[in-house]
Amino acid sequence: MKNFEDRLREYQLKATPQRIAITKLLDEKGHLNIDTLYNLLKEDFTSLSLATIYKNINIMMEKSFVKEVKLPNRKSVYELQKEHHSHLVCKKCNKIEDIYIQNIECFYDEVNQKTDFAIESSDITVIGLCKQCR
Amino acid sequence: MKNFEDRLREYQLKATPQRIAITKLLDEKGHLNIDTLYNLLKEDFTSLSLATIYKNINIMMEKSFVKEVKLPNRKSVYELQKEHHSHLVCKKCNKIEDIYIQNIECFYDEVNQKTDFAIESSDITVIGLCKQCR
DNA sequence: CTGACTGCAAACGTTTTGCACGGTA
DNA sequence: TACCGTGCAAAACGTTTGCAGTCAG
Repeated sequence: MKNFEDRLREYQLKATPQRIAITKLLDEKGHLNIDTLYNLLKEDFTSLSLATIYKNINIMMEKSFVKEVKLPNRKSVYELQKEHHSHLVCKKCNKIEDIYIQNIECFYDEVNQKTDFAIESSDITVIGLCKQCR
Repeated sequence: MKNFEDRLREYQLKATPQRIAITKLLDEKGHLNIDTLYNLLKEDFTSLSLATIYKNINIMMEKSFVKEVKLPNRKSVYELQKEHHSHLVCKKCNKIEDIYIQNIECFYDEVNQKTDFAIESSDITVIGLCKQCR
């Protein structure tokens, strides 16, 4: 991956220190909710405003630089836009892993067979226990 | 399905007129958000309070009588608990259809093959265009 | 240099809470 | 009858907005 400044600019986003830091954190941690993002950034930007986080996450979503992930029984988390993938969520430790599934066709086939729905994309979350917690 | 009163009582929920009406609406319409539920119920219960809707939906979720469905770019909707299923969401008309997929194994197999994750359940939303809108 | 971004405070919409009253079991 | 549910109003919460000062390009 390019450096974060350039990556932001590619998406028509000015590379401010706050945005670079948000990008860096999302890249490192993978998935973060608003509060966690704010608290982590607060360490480096003592006068950071929550409004800045909201404004940035919103514009980053508009530009498809960041994506919201809605999960059952949990606040939304945000991730950097990347290749289409699904999520494994551990019930115990709350960790979220990405997984790139090749073989979605098999269940798309079933949808096509049963309905007249024109599939555009899918959003898959798998709940369970991760390697460490199982 | 049993009548709604009995169904509520089976889930340790007192069968008040408001709860029966919520149940009836969810059964008829399938998926409703809080506001729609409130506006529809308001027709029959002129003095209905929004707080009552919230309190009831919350307790119904605690008792697993109702389930929240989180969808991309949209307010949460609620549905009566039923057999595990997935959702087809039409981008154009916003309709939500249930679909019972048999063949999830094929992609569970892939998850098992790639990770050490112990799958418990999955949450699948398919976005696209419905029969009428395609 | 200009338009966009930031931080602050206020506003806003949504959800929850406390309380007095009424209804279910 | 006792307890739980309802409706109302107020409170709490999360998110957005407007504005003045600052910064990236």
